[in-house]
Parts: sequence; C-alpha cells; structure tokens
Amino acid sequence: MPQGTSESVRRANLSAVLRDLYLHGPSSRSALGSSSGRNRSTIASLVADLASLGLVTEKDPEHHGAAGRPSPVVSLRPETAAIAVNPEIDMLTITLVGLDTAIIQTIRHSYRRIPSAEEAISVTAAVIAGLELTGYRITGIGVAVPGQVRAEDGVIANAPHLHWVDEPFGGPLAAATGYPVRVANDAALGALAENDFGAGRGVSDLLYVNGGASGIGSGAVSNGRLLRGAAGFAGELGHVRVSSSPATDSAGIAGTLEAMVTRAELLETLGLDSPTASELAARLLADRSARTRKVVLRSLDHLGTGLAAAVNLLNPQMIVLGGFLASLLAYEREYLERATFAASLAPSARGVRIAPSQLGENLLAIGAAQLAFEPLLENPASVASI
Amino acid sequence: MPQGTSESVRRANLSAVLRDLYLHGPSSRSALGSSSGRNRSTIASLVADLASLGLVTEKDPEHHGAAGRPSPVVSLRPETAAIAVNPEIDMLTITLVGLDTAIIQTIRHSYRRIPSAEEAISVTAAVIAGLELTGYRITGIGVAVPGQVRAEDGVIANAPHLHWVDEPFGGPLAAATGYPVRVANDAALGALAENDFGAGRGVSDLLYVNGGASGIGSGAVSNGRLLRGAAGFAGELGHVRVSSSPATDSAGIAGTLEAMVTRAELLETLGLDSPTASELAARLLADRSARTRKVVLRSLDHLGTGLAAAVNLLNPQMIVLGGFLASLLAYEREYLERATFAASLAPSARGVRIAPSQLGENLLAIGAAQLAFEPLLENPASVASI
DNA sequence: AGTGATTGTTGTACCCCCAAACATATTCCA
DNA sequence: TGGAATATGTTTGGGGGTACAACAATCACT
Repeated sequence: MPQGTSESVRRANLSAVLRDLYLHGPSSRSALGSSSGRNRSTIASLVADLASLGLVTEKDPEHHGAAGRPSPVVSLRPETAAIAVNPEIDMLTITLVGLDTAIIQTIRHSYRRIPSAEEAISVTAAVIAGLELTGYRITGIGVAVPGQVRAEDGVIANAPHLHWVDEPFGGPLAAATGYPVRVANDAALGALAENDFGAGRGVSDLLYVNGGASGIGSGAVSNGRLLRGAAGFAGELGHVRVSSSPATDSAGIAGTLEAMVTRAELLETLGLDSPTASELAARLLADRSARTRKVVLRSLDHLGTGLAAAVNLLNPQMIVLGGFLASLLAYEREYLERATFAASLAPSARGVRIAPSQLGENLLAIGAAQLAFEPLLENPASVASI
Repeated sequence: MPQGTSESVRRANLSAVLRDLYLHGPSSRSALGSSSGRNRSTIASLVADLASLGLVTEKDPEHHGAAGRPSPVVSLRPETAAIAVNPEIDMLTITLVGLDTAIIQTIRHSYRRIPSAEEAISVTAAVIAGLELTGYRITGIGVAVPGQVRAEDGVIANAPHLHWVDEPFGGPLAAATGYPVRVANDAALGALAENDFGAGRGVSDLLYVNGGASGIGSGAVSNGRLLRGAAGFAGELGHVRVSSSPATDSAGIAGTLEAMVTRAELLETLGLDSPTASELAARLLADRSARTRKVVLRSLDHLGTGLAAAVNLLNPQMIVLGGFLASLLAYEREYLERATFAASLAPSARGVRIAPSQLGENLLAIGAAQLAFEPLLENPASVASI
C-alpha cells in the first residue's frame, strides 16, 4: 500500500474504521474513536464519508444507562456483499456473504464427475448470472480452492483431487462475470476465518489444519496476516514428512502427514461408510475399543510430529484443528499435546493452545468472502467505482 | 507503527528515504524522488530534515554525462553507528558497525569456560565502556544469541550451548550501558543480513540455515520482514524432525535435522580436528572418497527433508546455506536439490533457489546492527533524542 | 552561443487531522 | 423537578505535510 501522502492517511483511517466494524460488529462513534485513536471530529468526518459511500449507517442508540450525550451506533450495511466460491470434487458451492458476515444465500451445484477448470468456471458464472442481486453491491468474488494457488494472478498451480494443473481461474472467472476475482487455498482461507471470527479471535499467529476426505489442508496466519510465501503457496503442513513410511500422499510425497493420517483409515476402523462430520465425531468418541484407540494414537503421533514442525518453524499462539482432526483431538487431547510438545522447542511449546475449529460449514464461505472484501477493507473509497 | 496522522506521513517518508540509502547506498536526490514517488520539493525537504538530524550529507556529484541540472548525491553519515554483540560459548564478539554498513571496529573477548548471562552482560558492558566512541552517535545495541530469544523484552528463553534458560539479557544490558538494546536469535539475524546485503538481496521470502559447531540454526524472512511468530521464536528448522532415529539434538528432541546432520561427524570422516570454515570447505571438496561421499549424501538426504518442510510451510524464493551446510551444498548441489524437491510440493519447489551464504565472518555483526538500526530506520526523527 | 533537458527552489493551494469552544443529550442527585 | 456533572456531537481555526506550477540553475549537444 502506498504511503506518504495525505490521501494515504485518509485511506488508512477509513480502513481502520471499516475494519473495526467488520471484525467487531456495530460500534458507537465514540468507541470507534477511542479504538482508532482519532479525534471526535475526525471520526465524524470518516463516518460521514463511509456513509456517503453507502458502506455504513448510523442509528440512534438504545439508552444504555451512562451519563453523557449518547453516541450514534455505526453499523455496516448488509447490502454490501461478496460472492464466495468453493469448487470441490463432487460439488460447487456458491455463497452470497454480507459485509456484516451474514450468510445471505447458498447455492450448491452437484456434478457427476470431476469438472475441468473451464467447466467449473462456466458453471460458476452461470450460477452467478442467475442470482438475484438487485439491491446488493457486490465487491467481488473470492474462491477457495483445494490446492495450491498462485496469489498474484489466481492461477491454480496444482489441485490434485480436481486434477487441475496450472489452470488459469481468477482471470477467466473475472472475464466471465465482470467481477474482480481473488483466489486462494481453501485451508489458508480457513485460517483467516478462524483467526478473525472463530477460535483464534485476537490471535496474531495461528495455524489451521483441516482433515478432510481428500487429505489434509492447512494455512497459517503470521503477525496478523495470511502467510503467503513467495507465490502464495505457504502453509502446507499436510505435505511435510513425519515418517519414513513409503506411503505417499496426494502430491506423491512419501511419509507425509497427509499420507500417514487419513480419514479413510479412521472410517475403516470404525466400520463407517460415508458419515457426516458430526456422525464421525460422535462415533469416534463413543468407541473406546483397543483397536480404535491404537489407530487413533498412531495418527496422533504423526499429527504431533507435524504440528511440532509447525510450532518450531512458525511459533504460533494457537493451532486450530478442523474436520476429523478435531475429532482426533477430542478423542485424546492430552496425548496429542504430549506428542506435539515432545518434538517442539520448549519455549515455543509453552505458548501454544490447540483448539478445535469453531466455525462450521460456513468456514470457507466466510474465508473466501474475507478474501473478496480485503481490497474494500484496505481502501474503502474504492467502492465508489462499484 | 501508528498511522493516520500527518506526522505519520512525515515519518513514513523520512523512513523510506533513509531505508533506501541504507539498503542501496548513496543516491541522488532525484533518484530518491523517483524511487519513493515523492515530489521534488518534498524530497528536498525530507533530505534537509535528515541532514539537520545529522544522518545524511549532500555532496556535489561527479559529472556523469547526462543532460540536465546535476542532482546532489545524498550519503549516510558513517558517524551514526550501532554496537553488535554476539556471545558464543568460547568468545564474545563486539563490533561497532556504521549506518553505512561499514565494520568500524571489532573486539573479541575469549573466556576459558562458558559464561553465565550475568558475566556476559558485565563483560559486554565493560568492553563498551572501554570503546572510544567520541565522534560516533550510537543508536543502540543489537545482540545475536545462539538460542531462542523473546523478542518483546529480550529475555533469552533457552540457549542450550550457553546453558542459559529464561535469562534476562536485554534489560540488564540496557541498564548497564545506557543504550537501548534489542536481542534476537543469531540465525534470524543472519537471515536478515543475507536478505538485505547478501545472497538474498531483493528477495521477499528467504530461509537462512547455518551449520555450526554447536548445531544448526535458522531463520526466515517472510514478505520482506523477519518471521517472528508469537514470541519471536519462529524459524527453527534445526529442530524439525527429519528421521525416526533416536539420536537427539541440543534441545533433546530425537531425529531432528540438527541431530542427524552434524559438523562433528563430517570432521571425523575427514579426519580433521578443528579446522577453520574455509579449511573444512576445501578439504571436503577435495575428498571424493566413497566413505566421505556416503556420509555427505546421507547428510544431504536429511537436509533435503528438512528444507522440504520449510519449502512446503514457508514457500521461500531462496534458501541460503551457511557454515558447513554451504560446504555440503558445494560438494553435491544437484543431489541436495533432488532430495529437497522430491519432498516438496512441485509449485513451491519450482520457485526456490538454493545458494551459499555470501556474507562472511561479519554476517552476525551486520545482522545485529540491523536490529539496532531498525528503530532509527522506522522513525528517523527519533535520533533527535540521542 | 543557443537550445533542450533535467532538477533545484520558491510560493501557493489543498488535504487531513487536531484542539478548542460551544451545543446537545443523558444521568445523577438533591 | 431542576440543576450539576458527564460525555459526545458540531463548528471553526490552525498547523503539518505534500503536490503543483512557475522560475532559476546547470548540464549536454550542436
């Protein structure tokens, strides 16, 4: 972000106010002032600007029983929204998400066979074209992809389960819909969402690891920002080696966390076929048989080794586990903590909390919407062009 | 850094100009203008401010053969300096480093036995008290410690080879010397130095891994900034597991990179006792015996596994190897690349270069000085108080 | 010597935030 | 019930900071 002009000051202040409202919900003008450190008159001017941009509204507060003149409550207008897109192997989910983080509408499109990137793009564009969007102001599209995404241009470098390799996605989807499009890895967006709205609220350094049917995805937030790396590929803990086993993962690498800890093995052990996430969690917790326990503990050993690598390399405050990894955590939390901290440097281990994911099925929609909202939050005046 | 006031604009612009000079050396006023994007008149005012703060001088340029009025060359004044401190098990090194990155003076203090933190602090304070510093303006002290350092307050959480655990260092040293003190891990400062002045110039995401007599240290730069993590402990690749071997490292963790790849084993194989770094490099390169080769390749396998973990988690553009790891790289670069990329996600692997360290024995002095200069670079007007 | 190009210099305009004075709305208390 | 206390909105003036335009200075080229 450019700095060093008086316009950049205005932009930074508008951004701070809008972000405060986005992260913490409606707030009085005086509270906005004290949290941003700006003067009363400045806040008044900033809020007036945001209101004239159509981003916020002011309402008279309910009486709250404190002395002094009541301060109007500033709220985000829910008409400002983003479109979250999540292609998976059997389904494409498209969600309309308000700037107030409300889930406005969800459309699921199933397909028989794994779609090509072109097909996914055209289906997405068709669904969006069919949405009733009058009354909404759409800031853009955020796409959560189960694979490695080049942040710069939204090209999907490799999404193994979708069989997409070096597929342009952001560009064509933008061309097909007319909206700006940003694309990122799904677990990275999960990390973002859990960090801002879930288990990791207020945390500056967080690791999110999700266990799904197709493998283990992960993403990290470092110093309050998504850890991207050079091209946007960072945070892939699932493909870090934790064993000398020759079993390979979806990327063909042997002995990785994803290769060693699988949902399929757990289902086989439990004798389940295709349970929902909550069924799996319940059945696993109920089954204290020796056989199941052995499988779980072996998985937790490998998971601990992997988490320890992340603890040593990233020094997070919090590790959030999603999917069946959350179930494994619930099964035997202390065992996982021991396994993790045994391979972690003691000072780093001391500061880590391991917690289950708090956001449910809307996790990726929220995360992808965050991605789409980011340019607006960074430069609120940019909506003038929408 | 606070934002949102007109003073912050001035600070950001002063900082941008000073940092440009720090990183890229002397520069004409017009070049400073175009690189920072500020107007001619603004640059004139900024440079005048920096000059009145005593940080820069302007000189008439040599004729350079281009049309137009010549632009004065702005240079950093070398009188502004920092004190770099590096305690090791057998020696304490104190270096006076100019803001123009010149090494002004180096003092080495040897001791017979490993010092306590208190002893290291009092020796450091005594050496600094004995320095002839008239004519210099000392911005502060930067300390590079072989261990995990809490960034916030400079407490050394664990420096295994020095047997320091939870030892306050920054605070007492500041009290003893009167200078502001910042403390960080030595390899992290190596990463910073290589990133700004060494093999990784211009790179935004870099991993530095150093192999020394006492183990493997590492640090990372992510998005142009030092990767700190929650408490400042991030970047410790040496303690990531790469093997199921029970051999433990200096932190007591089994099978880690540091446990599996040691300088001692290399020396034993080569039949050397205590060679200098360049002796070791030369002897290793000259020895193509099957026995040596076997040891080296096994080390490179483990190193590759470790580097792959970092590639997958951090997605760096460049990996810089120092110490005997640079010698291993020189011995068989392609083998290390294969070992690393075999366990790396292909898109992440494609963008990585592995290179030897470029900065020699002054690496840590430069890095520690960077740490001490950082507050000045961030807010140049703060020197007014020195 | 003249011309064109580039940059320093100066004065003005504009943007943005802050502080102070005043106005307003509420609670508290006698 | 009415004043005092409190907190905040509103208005106005001022200062810090950058950009712009006009002018001056200095170089290369012919």
